[in-house]
Amino acid sequence: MSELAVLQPGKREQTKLANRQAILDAARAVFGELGYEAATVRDIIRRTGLSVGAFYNYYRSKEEVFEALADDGARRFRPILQALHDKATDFESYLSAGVRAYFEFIASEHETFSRRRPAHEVAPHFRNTPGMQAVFEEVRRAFADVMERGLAPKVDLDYLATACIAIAREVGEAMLERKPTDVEAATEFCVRLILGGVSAVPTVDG
Amino acid sequence: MSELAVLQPGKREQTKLANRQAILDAARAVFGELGYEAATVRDIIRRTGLSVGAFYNYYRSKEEVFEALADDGARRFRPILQALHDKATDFESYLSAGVRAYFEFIASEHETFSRRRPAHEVAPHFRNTPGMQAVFEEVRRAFADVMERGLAPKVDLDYLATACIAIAREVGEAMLERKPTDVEAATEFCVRLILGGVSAVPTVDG
Amino acid sequence: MSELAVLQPGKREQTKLANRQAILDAARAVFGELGYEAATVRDIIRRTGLSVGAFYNYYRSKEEVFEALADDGARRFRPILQALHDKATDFESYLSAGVRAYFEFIASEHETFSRRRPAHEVAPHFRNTPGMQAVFEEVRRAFADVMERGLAPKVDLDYLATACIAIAREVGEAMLERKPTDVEAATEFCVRLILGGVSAVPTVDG
Amino acid sequence: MSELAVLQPGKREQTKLANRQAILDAARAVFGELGYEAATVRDIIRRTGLSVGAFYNYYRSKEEVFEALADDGARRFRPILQALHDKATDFESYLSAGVRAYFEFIASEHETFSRRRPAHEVAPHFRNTPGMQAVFEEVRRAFADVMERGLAPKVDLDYLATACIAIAREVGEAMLERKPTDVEAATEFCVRLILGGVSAVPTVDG
DNA sequence: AATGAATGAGTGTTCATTCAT
DNA sequence: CATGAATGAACACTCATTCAT
Repeated sequence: MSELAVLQPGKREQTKLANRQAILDAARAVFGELGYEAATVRDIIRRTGLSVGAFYNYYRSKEEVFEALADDGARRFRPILQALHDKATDFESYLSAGVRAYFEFIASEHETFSRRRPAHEVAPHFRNTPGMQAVFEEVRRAFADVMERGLAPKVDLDYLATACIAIAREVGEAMLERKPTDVEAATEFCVRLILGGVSAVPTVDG
Repeated sequence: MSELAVLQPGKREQTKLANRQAILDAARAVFGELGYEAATVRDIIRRTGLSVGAFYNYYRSKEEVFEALADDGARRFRPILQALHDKATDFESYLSAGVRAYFEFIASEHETFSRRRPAHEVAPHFRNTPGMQAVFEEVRRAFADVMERGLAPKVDLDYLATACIAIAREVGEAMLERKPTDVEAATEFCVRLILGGVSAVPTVDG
Repeated sequence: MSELAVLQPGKREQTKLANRQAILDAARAVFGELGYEAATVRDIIRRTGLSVGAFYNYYRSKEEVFEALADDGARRFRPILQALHDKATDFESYLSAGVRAYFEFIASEHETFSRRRPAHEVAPHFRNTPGMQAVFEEVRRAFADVMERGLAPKVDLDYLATACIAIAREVGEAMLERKPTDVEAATEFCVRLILGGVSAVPTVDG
Repeated sequence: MSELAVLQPGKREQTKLANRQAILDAARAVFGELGYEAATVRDIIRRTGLSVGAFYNYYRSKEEVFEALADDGARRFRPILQALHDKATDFESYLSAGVRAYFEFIASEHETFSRRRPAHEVAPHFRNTPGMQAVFEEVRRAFADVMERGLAPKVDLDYLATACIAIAREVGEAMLERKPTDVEAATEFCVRLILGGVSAVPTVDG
């Protein structure tokens, strides 16, 4: 309306951003509780106080908000991992820092992911989402690099990355079910398990 | 009609059994591809060439086939694990046999589980199904028993069982994506990883 | 099979008749409990121990058995009414005998008609069935005849027959809900009501 | 937009009300023609030109419209009866006014209730609906009160109320089938019938 | 005839998405 | 941009009826 609107952030822009974020947060909670299929767009917007129409102003579809959510998770986690990777000097400290970071990350998001889920639906976490694929790639690259630098024995990279992610994911989930949440203990368990395992696993090529 | 009629099961009975199995197989495939929620009863029966009505002659609901499927998987796998458990003398041989059995089991079921899946859906496997819960319990009991007998160090049982199942599940899936499927190599990898890990993991209580 | 089968009633013919009647009885019970729409063919045959197929050997459709039922009721009640009509000398004795006959009839069929019914379904009785239409016509003719003979004042015949049938039907139903069933009292009530009413109602034509 | 906007209900609100009423009217017609069970939600909305979805925007279920319909009928008729009851000084004038009110009521609703009906289905009127139960109770209470005040002989209250309602209902229906509809004649007939009947009916207790 | 598995149109209901206001 | 009523394809499931045995 006023020509100032374009020059400063403006209430309008701020609300838009806030709404977009509110929908994302609500979606995370709802998908977490109900799973993708069972969750309805109405479930999501009900938590935001917005209207169905508004939802479609910000996201083109239910699917799009799901993907945005996945990306959101990855976008927040990847830099952490990246930073750890850059300053890693040995495999153990890298692994330890990475696992701890992941556990802290999911613990901080826990409340939006905890509630009961229909028996057939599996926790959606970020599994198989584009965002998580990126994290997976990141982890694999880190492992490859670490092996390259001779900090770890050369093993089946694909299996190892797969196994490590599986361990972190599931033990992380088990951790969240215990009260109180003990990130340190879970990290210790995983890191030891992986390190011990890595040194025992058969090496490949030359 | 023929005097053999009394000796053989009867064509009718045979068709019924075949149809029941066909629906189960179709359901396994469809749930595998689409996930429980997204899969429709029509998707399932379309593969069998039967009618919607026939579906409900054999199973009372979509949910019931799903459970039958889960039970079917568990019913076939549990006895294997049980037998291994009964004759296990040391942790390594038990673990090795168990993992190998599991990998052979999923490899034999592979073709019905392979197709592409929408981004948000996770492979349903048997995860969270009543049948798989039973398998999980079985594995945990085996681990507990093995620790009790002093064959393995006393560690966090819940985390360990969780981690082992996670490893087997995900590495198993990765194994199925490689051609040719090498059960032996995957088993070797997992067993070493777990054994190495177990000996490195912190022990608990006394 | 044998040529004797045609000559004597034969087990075959007997069973056929018995089955036909069994289905009719079961249908009366089921329609009585559930109403026409809610009742399923399976509900009916379940009570007979026969198969769905057998049902369609005896009746062409669910609708046909319903009509047969109505006719069955009417077939049994009409002769009674007819006999009363033939020997009626005055309106009161005719009315009294007719109402009593009707109440005894429904009392004897009570057990198959009593159970709870979904709130929206109305008691099916024979209302509006072809058979009951015939009974209605019969009653109207009797009333017309009685008026013609000068045994009752000339009143609006259509309204009177309608009203009398309504009274008998609803008071009959109320009667069945009381324990013990007192046919005499209900008959007395209805006959007095109608007779008193008839003499007070405006006469028509000349 | 216009300064009148605040003064009038708003077009949106008006359409909503109109739609709600349209569905109710269509439902009355369809239930009237087909009966509750046979009527489908699609039958109802087809008459309104709305979509299936719209139906569920206004009513939560098929059952709910049915109840709304019953309540709607009762809500409109009960106050009339109540008013008559309050100012009734003798049984005859009360009865006469009540029957006339009922006949006028059904005559005014006639067009939505007239069409042909499958043989097995009975006109649903309001029979057995929660709303009509209330009307029934009201009538019974009125009769009880009138007897208490000594304005009518003490007779079997339950049978009398039952019979009167039956008469009004069925004669009312017969009335609607005649052209032209003559409320006065039908009222006269019923009132005389009932009054004459009541004075002839056996009295009870002391 | 008798059987009961097979059929598929039809039911009530949900929900992602659109669009007039 | 926000709103929420309207839309209609889609779903799980039922049931009268058919038909191979």
